[in-house]
Amino acid sequence: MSELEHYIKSYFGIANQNDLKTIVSLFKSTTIKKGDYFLKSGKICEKLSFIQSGLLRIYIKTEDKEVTQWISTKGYFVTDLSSLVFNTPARFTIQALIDCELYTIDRENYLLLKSLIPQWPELEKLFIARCFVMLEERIFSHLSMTAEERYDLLFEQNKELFNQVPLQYIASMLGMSPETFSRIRKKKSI
Amino acid sequence: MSELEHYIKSYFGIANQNDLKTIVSLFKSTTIKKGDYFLKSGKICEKLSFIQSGLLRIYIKTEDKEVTQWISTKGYFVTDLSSLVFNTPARFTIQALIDCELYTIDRENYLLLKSLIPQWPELEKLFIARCFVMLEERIFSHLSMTAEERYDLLFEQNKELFNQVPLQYIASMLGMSPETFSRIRKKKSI
DNA sequence: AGCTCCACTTGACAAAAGTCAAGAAATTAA
DNA sequence: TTAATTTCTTGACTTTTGTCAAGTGGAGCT
Repeated sequence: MSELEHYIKSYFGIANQNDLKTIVSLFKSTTIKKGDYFLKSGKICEKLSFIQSGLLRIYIKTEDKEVTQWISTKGYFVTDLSSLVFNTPARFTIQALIDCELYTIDRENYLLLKSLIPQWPELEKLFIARCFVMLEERIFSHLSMTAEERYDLLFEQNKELFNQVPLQYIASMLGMSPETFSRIRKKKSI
Repeated sequence: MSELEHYIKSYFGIANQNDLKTIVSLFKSTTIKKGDYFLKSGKICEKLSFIQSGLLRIYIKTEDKEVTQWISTKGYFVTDLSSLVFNTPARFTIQALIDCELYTIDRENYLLLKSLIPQWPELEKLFIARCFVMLEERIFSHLSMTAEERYDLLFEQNKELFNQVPLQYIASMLGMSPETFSRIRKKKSI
C-alpha cells in the first residue's frame, strides 16, 4: 500500500503521518479487467480510484464517434469529478484498456474524510486546482499549437503511452484523426 | 453591493446570511481603466475580483503571437488561479478591454476567509470544481468540433460578446485565425 | 474635413488536416 | 498454428484552415 501513501503524500502535500494513515485506510484494493467499465455515462460516479497499475480510457460517445478525453495511467487518480462532486449523471464513460489494480474510495468514505481530516477540504481544493491548471495548459495547446506540436508535447511528457494503448485513442485525445496521427508518427521515424 | 452578494450566493451556494455579509465585506470596490493591466505575467497574482461591469482579456504572449485564453465578463470572477493559489508567477497577462468596476479581495483577506468561514474551503473547492468542469467541456469542443461549430457554440452561449470586443480576440480564444473567424461570420450573415 | 490608427474583410494561394478505401501488420481467439 | 478481428498505414483526393497582402471602413483626433 506504500505506493498509494507516497502518491497521496505528493499529491495532497500531507505531512502528518496519522492523517495519511487514515486517508489510505479508506481506500480499498480493487481490480478491474480489461474491457470492463469503471463508469458508464449517465450513471452517478460513486468512487475515486488511484491507479496502482493499468490504464483507463475516459471518453464520450457522440452520434458519430467516440471522443477520448484522456487516458489515465499508473500513479494517477481516476474519476468523473463533476459526477462525484456534484452528484450528477456522468458525462464520461471510463473503461479499462488493460487489467488494472486500483485503490478505490467510495462516496461514503470520501465524504467521511471531511470529518476525519480537518484540513481535507483545503487539500482537496489544492488537488482540484492542480487539475484545473493542467486543463488550462491543455486548452492553451489547442489554441496555439498544430497537431504535430501537440503530438511532440505529449510524446515528451509520456513516451510510454505510445506503445501501451491503441494509437487511435491517443489521436483522439490530441484532437486529430488516426490517419494524421499515423503520418506524424511516420515522419518522426524517418 | 447587492449584485456581488447575489453572485457569491449563486456561485458558492451560501445559505447563511451572516457568512455572506462577512465574505462580501472583504471585497473592496475598485476600478480599472481600459487598457490597464489587472495582472502581468511573471508577477504573483495577489487578488481575486468579481466583475461588476466591464471586460477583461486573459492572454499569453508567445514569441510570435498573443493567445487569448479567455475573456471574462460581467458577473464572473477573474484571477490567475494557479498564481493566486500556489503563489507562483502568473502565466497569464490580464488586461481591461474597457473600463471595469470590480469587487476585489486581496490575498491577505482571501486567506482570512478560511478562518472566518468554517466551510469556506469546501465552498472554494466546489467553485474550482465548477471551473474545472467548464474547462473539460472546452477541451471536448476542441477534440470534437470544427472551427465553425466552436463559433456557433460560443455565439449561442454569449452573443453579446460578439459586439463588445475586438473579434480577433474571440477568434484566438476559439483557436482560429482572425481570417477564418471573419469568413465564418460572413457565412452566417448571408 | 482630413488624417491616423485599428480592426475587419477579401482574394489568392499554401499548408494542414480530414475522408475514404484498400491493404498490411499486429493482436486475439479458436 | 491458423483464422478472425482489430489496428495501423498508405495513397489519392477533398475540405478546412492558415498565411500573406491589399484594401475597406470606422472611431477618434487635430
